[in-house]
Amino acid sequence: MTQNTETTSYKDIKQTVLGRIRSGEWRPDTLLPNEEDLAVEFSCTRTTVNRALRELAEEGFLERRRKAGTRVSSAPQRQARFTIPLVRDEVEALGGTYRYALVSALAETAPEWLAARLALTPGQRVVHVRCMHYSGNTPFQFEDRWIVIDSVPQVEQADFSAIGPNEWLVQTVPFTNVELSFLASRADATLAGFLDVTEGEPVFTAERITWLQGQPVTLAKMYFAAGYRMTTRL
Amino acid sequence: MTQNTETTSYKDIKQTVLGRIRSGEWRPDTLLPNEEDLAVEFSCTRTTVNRALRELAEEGFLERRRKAGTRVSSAPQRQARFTIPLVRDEVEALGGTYRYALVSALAETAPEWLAARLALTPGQRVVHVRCMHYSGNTPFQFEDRWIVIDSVPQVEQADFSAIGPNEWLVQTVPFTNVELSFLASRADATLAGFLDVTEGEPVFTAERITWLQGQPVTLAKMYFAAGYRMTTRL
DNA sequence: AAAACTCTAAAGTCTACACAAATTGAGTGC
DNA sequence: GCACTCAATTTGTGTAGACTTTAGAGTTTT
Repeated sequence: MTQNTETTSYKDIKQTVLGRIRSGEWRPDTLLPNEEDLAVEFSCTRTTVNRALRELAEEGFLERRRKAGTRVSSAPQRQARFTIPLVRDEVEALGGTYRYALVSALAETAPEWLAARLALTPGQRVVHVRCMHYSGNTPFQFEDRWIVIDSVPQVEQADFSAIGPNEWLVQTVPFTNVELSFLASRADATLAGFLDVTEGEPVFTAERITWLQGQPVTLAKMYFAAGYRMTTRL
Repeated sequence: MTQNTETTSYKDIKQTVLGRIRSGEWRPDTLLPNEEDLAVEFSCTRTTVNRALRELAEEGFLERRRKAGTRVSSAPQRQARFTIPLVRDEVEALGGTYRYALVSALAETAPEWLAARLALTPGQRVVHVRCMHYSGNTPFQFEDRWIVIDSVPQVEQADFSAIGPNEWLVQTVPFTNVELSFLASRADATLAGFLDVTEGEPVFTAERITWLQGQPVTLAKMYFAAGYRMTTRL
């Protein structure tokens, strides 16, 4: 036995507290004992209790306010954490062989809706990339992406026939701010062709807008094949 | 001046480190100085540096391994956090007036697809609740829910005409395990009627399965009105 | 009453230190 | 050259204690 069986770790405390919540011993809105009392109960320091409770609060199980104390969350508007893998990883995780195909890549003036969406100045130019991601020979995702040339000038020299625009951007542009949306859209004729569904079918769609220090970099619309679900466990 | 201007807080450190990543000073895969050196640089203790780096790692910006050190994440932002509010809160946050309407609530034998989905024994009984959530007079969400009677016997006495099944469950059943999925589905005739869209339109859908200590409790399908997006910033 | 003030309990954060756990990388032996 | 061992390094987590900030509760003033 290499492990010290006596010390109480913050993980143990988290487990115990969660257990009391789940068992109904501490119902929603119940006020928990304060950190010092819990420290005595678990025979550890307040620091350790603090970490356990802080993390449970971050995870949405508890609500904490100074002086008011810690209580069990009554509106469990919990946070769902989705892991957004790279397409390649996702396909391979599902046992498929990843294949990428460029459809088109053209420099053009940003269309009005895009300029409005990204707060571009009229006439600003973008590179419009369309590409497909396959799992074996099955369509997996159609990607429709616009990259703002002023924000990433190197994009005009980029060759997207071998490497996907997402992977290229990750390598090229350092960290960024991102807005991610999920929605349901309707397959138009083009999309239906690429994804091999009938026109009008619902298509699960993710939109991702990326800024680099306030400058809009790219808008990507990712259309997933029929039956796709984004799933997570809490 | 009530504030000590000298102490470096873990938040300051997080900001500084993030700044160095975004500015490109520390590019992906760069190895950071170890905690002790950073503690010297920021003139604080290693504990404080540790907290800052730990949180940045949780948020996906850094990758840490013992002995190997801390490096800038090369596959950035793999985690998206969505806050899943209660419908009422969501409607009110958007400036609408929340209104709830029960459509039907019936006890029945679980249909086969549901039994399979929740791993029920054949013939197990469920309460099937259908209801609408409105923002003012505009449909916001149609909820189709099944609650396993064996897991929550009180459900047979519950009155869902005043309180929504979600709020009822939150009050009744303490915390649980949840699987949440997002997908795009097609509006059938019934759904189209409730959500006031034309049949066949794509509908953004969330499915939520809930267990209480391994026992399946409920499956909810939540169909959102046209144009709905689930959005988050990273 | 209502508003302004003070007191104080509770969480939030930092310091300083210690030991645990993991894993790399160098050294050793075959 | 290869496999194995072991020590050094780096992060992970705990203890002990202090000070800070916030906000609830009671008190005084208007």
